[in-house]
Amino acid sequence: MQARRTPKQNHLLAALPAAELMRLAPHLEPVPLPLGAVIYESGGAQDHVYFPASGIVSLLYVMNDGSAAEIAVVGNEGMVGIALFMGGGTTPSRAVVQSAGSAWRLDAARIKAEFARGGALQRLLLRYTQALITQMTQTAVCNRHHVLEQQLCRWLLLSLDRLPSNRLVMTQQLIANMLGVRREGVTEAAGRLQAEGLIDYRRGRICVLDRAKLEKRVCECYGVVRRECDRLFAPAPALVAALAA
Amino acid sequence: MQARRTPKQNHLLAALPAAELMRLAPHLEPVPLPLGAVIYESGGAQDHVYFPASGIVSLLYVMNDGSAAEIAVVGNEGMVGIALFMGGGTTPSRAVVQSAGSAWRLDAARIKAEFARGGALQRLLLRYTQALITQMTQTAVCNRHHVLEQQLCRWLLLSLDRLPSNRLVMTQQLIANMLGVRREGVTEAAGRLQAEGLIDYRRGRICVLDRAKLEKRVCECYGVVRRECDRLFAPAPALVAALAA
DNA sequence: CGCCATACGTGGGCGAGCGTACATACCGTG
DNA sequence: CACGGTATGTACGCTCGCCCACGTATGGCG
Repeated sequence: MQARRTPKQNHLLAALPAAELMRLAPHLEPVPLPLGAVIYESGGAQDHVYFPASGIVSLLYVMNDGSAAEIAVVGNEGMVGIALFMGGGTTPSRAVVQSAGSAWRLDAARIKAEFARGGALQRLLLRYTQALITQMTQTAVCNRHHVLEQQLCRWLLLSLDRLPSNRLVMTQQLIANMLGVRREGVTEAAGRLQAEGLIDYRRGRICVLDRAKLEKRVCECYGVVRRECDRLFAPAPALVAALAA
Repeated sequence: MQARRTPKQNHLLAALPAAELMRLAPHLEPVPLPLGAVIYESGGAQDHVYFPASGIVSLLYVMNDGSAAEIAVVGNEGMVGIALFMGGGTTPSRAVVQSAGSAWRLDAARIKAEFARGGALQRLLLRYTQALITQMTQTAVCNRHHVLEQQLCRWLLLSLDRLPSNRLVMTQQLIANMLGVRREGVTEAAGRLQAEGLIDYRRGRICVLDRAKLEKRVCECYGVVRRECDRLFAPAPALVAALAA
């Protein structure tokens, strides 16, 4: 599926000028992202940042009573560990691998130093952070106003955007944990989607059959996040003009 | 109440080294924050950042159907307009003055230039952004898991922390808009709090009578945000040691 | 090929919050 | 000091999602 492992599988790294990527490359360490692995614990020290090449990482807040809620998801469009360059060093949330894959990681000292140089990497990381903020914002709005089925559609689409195929390996129980709802609620909503031919659900394997219909069914939150990402990472107008010429 | 208008009323500006504040001072323009004023519209260009000296600004997401949800609040501990230095230039949310006050504002070009210098201001702004992210995260969690009364307590405490007295001018309708719930729900919850002597509610004027009881009633979300702010803006360990000596 | 742990499906009762509708109380204004 | 607009209190039926308790089936393993 993937020709060779290269940092360019991650969109942030791929967007770096060649010179910056070359400076970083010797320090980028490939690591696996096994399903279920906890990358950061809530409040725990973060000693590396991770640039996923494949797979999905969920940022979860775990409450005192043990129940959880997903705050955002990160795939190869982004990075896990923004607290390191934001200055806090840690966050009150947990990062868990939701879909297995691999990542390139960089140690804390290195990312801080590179960020402090103030070049293209800093610019990219800050923009990515803003995109992440939009995702968190929409999660809050969606939790308040939208029904479970719409949230499920949003979750499926966000996951699909970060995976190479239209299949995902995920039980309804795990989806329920992410969304912070009951498993039965997911069963019902997924049942409706399946009955209408949008997805095919078979014992922990979901296959999205009709993405267009899914996009019609989802709430506005998905589109807002998607468009904001596109806007923030669109090539600069100057560059567009240059290419057009 | 306030001796004289000085940028130091804003905690971020007050935390700057004297030299940096002096460089900024000539460009800081005092502006009023009248109740209800819209500082930024969703998706609209942001041409200044605002450092509140007093009052409260709410960050709201407004949905297609017109209903809204508060994402975070900003008082004199923070700043409005992070998208300017984060690079996006705008956000898909609206900033509205929830409690009248005043602010110091800085034009877009200046804040970008100062941020790019990479000094104490950059460090402070990034940490503040992380604190804001925590607030947004907890809003999402709270929306998902906690009942209206707890959310009301959280909202009251967050507001109280940003005001000089224990009184706030706010109708139940406006609180309902912020929380994204019905006015009647707020009436009921506030009625219970009033019956138990935690607050005194009189036609758009709330007086918090027993803050300690309010803190017992609130969900964990408030404490998480509060502690994370304290942690992010605590004096550096080296400084603490120096002061202790 | 049969077992059984795991994943999925279903149902009843319940509480929170919504939509709607209307009653009451306050307070500034003329 | 009467008036009217605004703010607050109350009520009822409804829906969504929760808690709880089962029933069913799939697919990997021995």
